[in-house]
Amino acid sequence: MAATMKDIARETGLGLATISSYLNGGNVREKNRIKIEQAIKELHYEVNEVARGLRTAATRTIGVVIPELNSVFCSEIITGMEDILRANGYATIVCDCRSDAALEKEAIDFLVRKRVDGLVIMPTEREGKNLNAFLQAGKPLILIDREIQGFDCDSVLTDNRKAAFDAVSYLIGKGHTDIGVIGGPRNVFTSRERLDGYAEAHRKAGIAVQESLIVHGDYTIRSGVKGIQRLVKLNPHMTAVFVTNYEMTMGAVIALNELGIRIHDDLSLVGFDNLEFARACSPALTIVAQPTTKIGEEVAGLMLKRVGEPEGSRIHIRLETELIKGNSVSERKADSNR
Amino acid sequence: MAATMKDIARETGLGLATISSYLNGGNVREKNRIKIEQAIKELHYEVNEVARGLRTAATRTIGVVIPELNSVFCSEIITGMEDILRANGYATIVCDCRSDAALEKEAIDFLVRKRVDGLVIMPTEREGKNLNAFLQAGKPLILIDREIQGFDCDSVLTDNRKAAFDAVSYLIGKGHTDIGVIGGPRNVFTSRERLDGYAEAHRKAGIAVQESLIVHGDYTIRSGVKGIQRLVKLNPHMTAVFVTNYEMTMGAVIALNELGIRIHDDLSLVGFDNLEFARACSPALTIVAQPTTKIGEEVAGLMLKRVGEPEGSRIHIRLETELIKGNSVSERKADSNR
DNA sequence: ATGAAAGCGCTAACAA
DNA sequence: TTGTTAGCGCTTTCAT
Repeated sequence: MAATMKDIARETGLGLATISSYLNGGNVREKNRIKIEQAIKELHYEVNEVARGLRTAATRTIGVVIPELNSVFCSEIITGMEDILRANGYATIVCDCRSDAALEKEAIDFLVRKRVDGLVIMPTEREGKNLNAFLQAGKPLILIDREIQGFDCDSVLTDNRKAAFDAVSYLIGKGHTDIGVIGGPRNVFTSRERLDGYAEAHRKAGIAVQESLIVHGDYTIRSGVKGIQRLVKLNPHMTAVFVTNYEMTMGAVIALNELGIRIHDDLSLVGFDNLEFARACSPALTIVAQPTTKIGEEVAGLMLKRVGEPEGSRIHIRLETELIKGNSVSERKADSNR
Repeated sequence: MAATMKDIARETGLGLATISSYLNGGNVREKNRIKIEQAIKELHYEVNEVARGLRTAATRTIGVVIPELNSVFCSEIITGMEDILRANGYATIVCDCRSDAALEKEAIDFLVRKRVDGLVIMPTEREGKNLNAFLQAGKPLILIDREIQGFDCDSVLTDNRKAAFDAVSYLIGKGHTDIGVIGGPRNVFTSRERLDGYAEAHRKAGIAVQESLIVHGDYTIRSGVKGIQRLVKLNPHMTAVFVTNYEMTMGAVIALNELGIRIHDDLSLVGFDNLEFARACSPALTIVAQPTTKIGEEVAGLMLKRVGEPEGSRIHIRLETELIKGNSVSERKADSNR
């Protein structure tokens, strides 16, 4: 079917090794270089990476396992990562495991069979059981976004605790004391970290955390809508809300519009992620921005380093989020009512 | 490193062919089956798909080239497709070419070298030049979302023209005659089809198309915001707007909130895609819903059929969109003013 | 039902 | 610089 190196060898009268060497950056006589190039063109030769992968035991392919591709956060990370990896000759196989631990395990085994050179995972399963299969292979493994307790490997995370701490402290600094929060699922690492940050900001300011001000969503638009509805109903005294991911932030904005509650004037809001959305809102949203593309780039960089040189002590990259100020938070005077 | 079939053979005392046969569904004596299973478990054996791929000239990998992974439309299609493909043992390598024809060509060549068994592409380059490299290989190729003029191959498209025609006809049926439209980039297939449908609905109703009612965005949130601003400014008489993709619909909603223009009461709106967002809006948006997940599933099904049996005449799947009615369109009486 | 052997396309020693 | 050769791990005749 497709032309092979053998065909090039026959066509040029050269040996296999010469072609191979040339293809891998070796030197050949100018005369032969021309012959080879011509044969390649004529026969539409393209290196067979499968054969190369078998021979070198390196597929130049990286596996990625994520809980949900249909999330801007995930897709932005992947975009940033895939870009760099491909530019370096690495393919990316993405497996969406739908936040299902069993599917996650299947995906990992699948990638092991595919002999990916490295694995990037935003883990769903919380104990790292699924990762053992991969660790056996002794290949680079990078955790993103979520840590696994007691599981030591390279990671690229954002400082969620600080992100939430800063956001809530900002609200407190503006005079707010009754601050609602729409958190993520209770069992997700980032969600717990963000709620910790929320609590810590209160503690530091000497404000008691009220249970009724905390609701949990599942990181979807719909749950953002419901979260606001619930918060507003339960807390007439609430003057601000912190929403802990993009989809729920969008839901929150929609719900507030729906309820006729004006952002800033009636209720202050700090959202999460997706600067474009935040800027497009009116008033522009104050948000915690995670450097999604940067995360992807860091992961790619780290992975490229690891596939080249697997040894070395663990690397943990913590990226800072940024509190980007829009106009969704009002100054609350000490004596004013809502 | 990792265990091979040879190891299993040694461990069990059986021959290579027996192991291979068993692994591929062949029959072995019960006694041997147990021995093999045990050895597999002990040695953590996982088939090397690379070697298998080389031998069988089938990698069980499908390449996907899209213009932008960071778009809900694309990511939903991929999610639906990848799900089914992986369940059938096929990996998916996604390449985001950023709507850049040169990057698209690189991606295709890359996938050819990876010896993918099939290619799914939402083409950026409009003449099919980039696809020649792949056609040489004689492997299945499926176009999604966008056609290429004069280029004959399998495709899964939605009926964009009809989608737009229905949406605009619906608005006309409600009494609207001054209907703005936020179209996509002029050179994108779907964008032109949707604008054609817009024009056709006018033609059929005997309403002249006004140039000032047509603006072009680039399928981003921001361009939806700008599109509305522009339309509203230029057309005080406009009573309805049709927005032709999800990101721009979101932008439109945001811009209308910003401008204090009430959806339904002040301006009727028909958006595009993402039912969840539409339902979460207040009032719920009337939208054209493309069956994104279904597209992905159809593509996967078609691809699985083609890799099994490459021959057969071209298949063109056209999926219908659905006009899902929310409450964003008002009835306009013949004599009323805006 | 099982085994021996050839070979998929490539790279890497080694030799020339 | 170039060629010869072995072999990566698997599947697939063809025997047995």
